[in-house]
Amino acid sequence: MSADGSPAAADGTTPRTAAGWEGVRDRLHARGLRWTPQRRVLIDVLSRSDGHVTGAELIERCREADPSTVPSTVYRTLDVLEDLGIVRHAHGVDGREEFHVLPVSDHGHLHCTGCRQTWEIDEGEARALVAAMREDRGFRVDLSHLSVAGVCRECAAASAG
Amino acid sequence: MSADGSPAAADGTTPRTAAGWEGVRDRLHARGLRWTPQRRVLIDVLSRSDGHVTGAELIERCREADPSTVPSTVYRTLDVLEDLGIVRHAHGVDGREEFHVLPVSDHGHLHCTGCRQTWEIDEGEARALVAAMREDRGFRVDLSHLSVAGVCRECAAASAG
DNA sequence: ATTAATGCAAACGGTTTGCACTACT
DNA sequence: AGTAGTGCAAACCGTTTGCATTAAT
Repeated sequence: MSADGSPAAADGTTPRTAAGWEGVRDRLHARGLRWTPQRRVLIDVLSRSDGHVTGAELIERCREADPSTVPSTVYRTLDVLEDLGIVRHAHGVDGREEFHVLPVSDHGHLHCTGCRQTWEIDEGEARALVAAMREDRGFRVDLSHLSVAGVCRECAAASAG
Repeated sequence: MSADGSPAAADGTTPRTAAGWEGVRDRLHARGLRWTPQRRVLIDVLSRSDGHVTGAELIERCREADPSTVPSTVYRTLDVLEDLGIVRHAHGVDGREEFHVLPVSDHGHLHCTGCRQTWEIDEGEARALVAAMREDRGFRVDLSHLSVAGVCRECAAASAG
């Protein structure tokens, strides 16, 4: 149980983020909110997830740890965590909710329509677009909602023969 | 009835696109597909729409012309039209299907989370991003699936006081 | 003892489907 | 006549909600 506050990751799975998960419990308490087994499971799943997951995926993964997991609880907890600034959500190319965890730095997403893989677009990569939108239109881009689809190198190569 | 083949837009609403809509009927016939009243209504609605609409919006607008419009027919016709290359669909920030008509040039979408307005991003504006993705990652961006959210000038000003 | 959080089950909204029927060609 | 297209109604999927119950504080 790495999200619990206990030593964490003695099993070899390195904790993705040094700080953050241990404090969740306290941050909940600080707001008069509660630390429940269901929340522990979700936090644990989130701490293992690598960037972005759909709501449905999270539910599925929680069920692996606790088969009695129920959607409403997961979504409600995600809401709370979003309030705490611990997760953020956007919408993927297929239109499903996509949560990303611990948005240390804002970033967008790059989706390959071939292999369905996803990568992150950081501030540096998006700088030109952000600047252009700002200058041309006075539009402030929210990087965490930037979604770009296309074909990745591998898929392009594969389809080219 | 502007999509019908008849003179069109005698009422003052200028036809958005000179070519394209008149030929739909023929293009359908050329494939052994049929020209039905329901399709005429949808085509008519599309011919009046300015760029991008959700499926639900299209249904609503079709119902204005023909209250007996039914969702399945609309979606099925949109499928056919997409096959013909007459519409394209992507997903908006809120995750709903978003159709854009006659994609003469590929373009992405800019969504304001304040006023919910949408603008188009053309190739020129996206060039830097497209180039960066291509160079850094070998990723070919599909402009028609580019979705950028943020706050427009007006909303930024409004919220700033 | 409070009252936040849960589980259930039902509702939601947009979209998709199976099927018998209609109507374009 | 033949088959593409329709309308209906029900199913779908991910998500949200109301409500009585449970359990963290």
